[in-house]
Amino acid sequence: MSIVLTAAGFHVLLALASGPGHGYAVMRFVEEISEGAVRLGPGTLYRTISRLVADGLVEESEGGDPAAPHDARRRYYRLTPQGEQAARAEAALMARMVGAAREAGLIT
Amino acid sequence: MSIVLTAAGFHVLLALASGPGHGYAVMRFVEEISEGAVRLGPGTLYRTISRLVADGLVEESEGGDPAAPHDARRRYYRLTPQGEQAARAEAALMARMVGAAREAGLIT
DNA sequence: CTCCTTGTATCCAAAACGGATATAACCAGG
DNA sequence: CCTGGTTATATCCGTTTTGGATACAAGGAG
Repeated sequence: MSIVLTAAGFHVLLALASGPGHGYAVMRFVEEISEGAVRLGPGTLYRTISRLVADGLVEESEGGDPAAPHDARRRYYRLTPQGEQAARAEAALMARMVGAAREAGLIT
Repeated sequence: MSIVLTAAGFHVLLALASGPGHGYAVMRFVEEISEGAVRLGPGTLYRTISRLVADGLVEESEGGDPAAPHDARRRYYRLTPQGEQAARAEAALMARMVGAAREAGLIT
């Protein structure tokens, strides 16, 4: 394959697209919107985040919303502009795939 | 990740969903609908097909449409019922992801 | 005949993954 | 207070998957 993102990478970007969040929240987000079908174990999760940070698609940010109770363990992340662009590109690609699946009669 | 299909696997199933085809045609199909973004090298392509056959999602079939000129090298494949079901499930999952991407404003 | 494209197949090093394990902060209940 | 369960991050290891190179051969155009 010759796409920049792995599947796990896209899921993380998608989770962060609606706002900053911490690792564990990303994990639950992915599990939730996939209705349990996709589960990122801790290994995949944190390794993927590190890679995205190293690639400049995600960066660490100071705490999310100030309303939430402070939790010293949490590390928050947000998309960089490149990260957002990558997420857009991958989402568009995926939308085309879904379109093809629809044409093929796989989904309604 | 805990989904049955790899990304390459889904692409192959999607290519075969609209009818039987041979390996090389699958490769070009994927390249075409992704507008060049996804490229399956020969290694990934044939290895993925073998795996799908071994998993019972794809089976070899006698030549495609009889109109096409015979080419002794080609090996044709088609989805099994399980393969079609897997493709459906994965397409539905992907459609949900696209929906989430849309809600997040990544695509229009 | 010759060259380019099509087509399948295999090998190897590198990347990614899954899950176990470890560690620790948070919080509710007794 | 202290105990147990959940939240949260981090790393390690064996396995799976990938990318790309290499090889080989049939088909078709000039």
